[in-house]
Amino acid sequence: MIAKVIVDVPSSQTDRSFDYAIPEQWVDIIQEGTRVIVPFGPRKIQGFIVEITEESEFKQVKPILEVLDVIPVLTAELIRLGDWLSKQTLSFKLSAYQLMIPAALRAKVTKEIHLLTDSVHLPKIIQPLFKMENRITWGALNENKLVLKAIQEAAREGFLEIAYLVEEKGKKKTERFVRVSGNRHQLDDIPARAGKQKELLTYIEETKQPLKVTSLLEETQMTRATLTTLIKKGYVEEFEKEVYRDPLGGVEYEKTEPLQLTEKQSEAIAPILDSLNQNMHDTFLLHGVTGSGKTEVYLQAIAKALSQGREAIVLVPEISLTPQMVQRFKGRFGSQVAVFHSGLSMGEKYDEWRKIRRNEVRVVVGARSAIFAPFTNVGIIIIDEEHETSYKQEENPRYHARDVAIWRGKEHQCPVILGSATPSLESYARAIKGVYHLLPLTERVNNRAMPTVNVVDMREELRQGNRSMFSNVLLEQLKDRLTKGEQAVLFLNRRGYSTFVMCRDCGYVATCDHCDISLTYHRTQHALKCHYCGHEEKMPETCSSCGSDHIRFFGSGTQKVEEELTKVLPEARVIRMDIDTTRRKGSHEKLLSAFGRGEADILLGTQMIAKGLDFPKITLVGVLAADSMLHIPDFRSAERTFQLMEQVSGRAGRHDLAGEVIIQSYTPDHYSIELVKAHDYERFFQMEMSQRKVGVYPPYVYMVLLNISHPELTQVIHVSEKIVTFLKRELSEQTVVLGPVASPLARIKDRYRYQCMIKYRNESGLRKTLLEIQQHYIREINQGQLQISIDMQPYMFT
DNA sequence: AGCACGCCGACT
DNA sequence: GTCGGCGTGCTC
Repeated sequence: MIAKVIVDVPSSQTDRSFDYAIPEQWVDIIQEGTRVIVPFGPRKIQGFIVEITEESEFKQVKPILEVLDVIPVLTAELIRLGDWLSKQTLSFKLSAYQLMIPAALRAKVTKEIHLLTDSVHLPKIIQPLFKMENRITWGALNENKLVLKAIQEAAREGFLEIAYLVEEKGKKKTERFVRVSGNRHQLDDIPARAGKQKELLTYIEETKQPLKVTSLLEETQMTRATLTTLIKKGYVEEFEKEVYRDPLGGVEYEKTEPLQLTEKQSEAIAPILDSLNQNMHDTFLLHGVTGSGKTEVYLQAIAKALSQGREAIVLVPEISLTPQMVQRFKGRFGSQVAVFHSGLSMGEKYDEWRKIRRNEVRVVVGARSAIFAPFTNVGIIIIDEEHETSYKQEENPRYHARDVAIWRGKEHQCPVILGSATPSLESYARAIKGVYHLLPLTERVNNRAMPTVNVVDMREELRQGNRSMFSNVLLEQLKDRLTKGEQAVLFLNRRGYSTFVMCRDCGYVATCDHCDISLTYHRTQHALKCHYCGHEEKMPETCSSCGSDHIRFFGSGTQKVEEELTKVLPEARVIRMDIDTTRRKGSHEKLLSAFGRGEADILLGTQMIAKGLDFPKITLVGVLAADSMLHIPDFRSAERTFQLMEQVSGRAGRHDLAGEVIIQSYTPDHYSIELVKAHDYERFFQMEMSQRKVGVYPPYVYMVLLNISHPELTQVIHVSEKIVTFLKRELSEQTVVLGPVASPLARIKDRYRYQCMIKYRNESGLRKTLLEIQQHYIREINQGQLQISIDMQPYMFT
């Protein structure tokens, strides 16, 4: 039998399967989706079996050397999905499969040099290496040319062997347990003086279950010696058992029962239940305003799927994967839930993944990559906050979780639910066209009112002489909440507003030497940092351009807002949440729970506080600079602004107290800000669609972004122009090819970047054309100078 | 990605 | 004459 194997070599020349003979003892045992180790040229590497066939076209096939899995890591469905995904995203099949397995299982190869004879036969220069040991790792060498050459020579003569070791990174965690041994015995056999032994044995017998050694000794206050004697005498036996790490630290979740659905919720869930009952695929867009009870709809739809013996996948944006969120699912479905988030260690992720693969859990809640959960009988897929851009992966394979969800939904003939208060234009347009099934959920539970929104014109404030970053209204409201003992959230969108350093005399702005971007001032280290390449330098005393000492930082970072805030409201207790204060693991939760306990009056933060925040005492939300996002060069900037404003507004007045929102803006009349007042998504959708139509943007067209980079500017321009010419020639008349133009970030890490854009409706030969480009430049790409990245349906234009 | 094969310049 | 540079092509 022959196994077709995708080998662990990420290059376009090896992006296909290779045939290997299945050793006799494995025939009929190993299945597709298993990881194996195979010989590949002179080395040993890892690979995935994607197909098993009777025969090979090759005269000579080498045998598989090792089989790594008892249960295949990829299901038949995932093998097909990976194939589809690699085609969709123009990435290697290998990369697609690696995406689907936990990092702990990804191949790691180490090279070792084994001494085969006495070291006296070796060239003198490498003899010292083998003084003590007869095997050394490749990493232990200093990569000296003469040394390498000597080793190569010795290996050719057979004195040394260069061995490739494929390691598994993931280690199963085991713990020692004891239980009563099978052979019957009498307690009386133990001499009376051995009271401790008797006591311990009795305890073990009475428990009737295997006991963890560490906890047994702790509970009984016995020593290890007593237990060892019992084991020696054969009364109890000790064994190792594989255990799962506990990422939730043994937290018990209080069981919750399904809530009575409101009329609107029942209406929304009915078509989903129909789809489940009929075992049919359909994509639903659940358009539910904040506080409309979307989650309860999810929970009950999941319960239905589980009752049919099927499984559920729930995606949430990483940032809202908070303990509160997890609690809702664990509370309803208990230990049937596996959770994936970036805070888990590699081992913990591996454990969660294995629970799924072994059918020990039936619900998975996680960020983007949880969409690849290796379930075999999926009954429902839910994507919460479907408009979030974090569902698109910004590195190869550049896939969108929504597309994968729909692919799997078709495969399993199950419903896919996209939920959002502010759906993406793409999804809403599809829902209106009838491609998706629209489920409106427009009322808040308990008929709670939407927060009132007040847009403040900051130009007017300036005219009236208010030069601070707080409008008079906002300041008054903040004072009001302080006296009432209520809480406020201040939101600062840092994007495009970072603290840059400028000379007041000549206007010089400190920029990174390797990237075309201004450096950001970090107060804690009193240093300037590049947010793209990590370059760091100390804050200059004088301007490097004119020598003036009038150099200082500008812009409104959260740190600066905090400073100002303490000046105008010295009595307010402020918690600041941004990248700086939440870098340490767990500090995010710590700050939030402190705020929840009322240890502060004002929560000041960036992006990360826009979601999931749900505290009863928050009655005021302030947005300091609503338009900071509006002016970035991205056709989705208005959409993002509206979504963010709605999202942030949703933080206020979620409980009994009414909420108020103050949005400060320099362009208060822009529809993306104006329409937040009425929370009018419909109207926003209409306005934005007409803009997209005029500009020829999605959802009216599909897009491809090509990013070309090279250390030499002339080369980038040259290649980019050739590519554009080629595209214009190959693609159809109606397709628009734009560029080449310098990327918004024209240089990163000393590489110049150009881009070109393709807008198309129908382009059957597109994939082929793009592959041809990659193929044509393969030499330059392999040499490491040129890079061409292709992003189908891009979300980032930097 | 690695590694071998192979074809042209500067050296014992 | 050879050693070694790295361009080209292969890995079942």
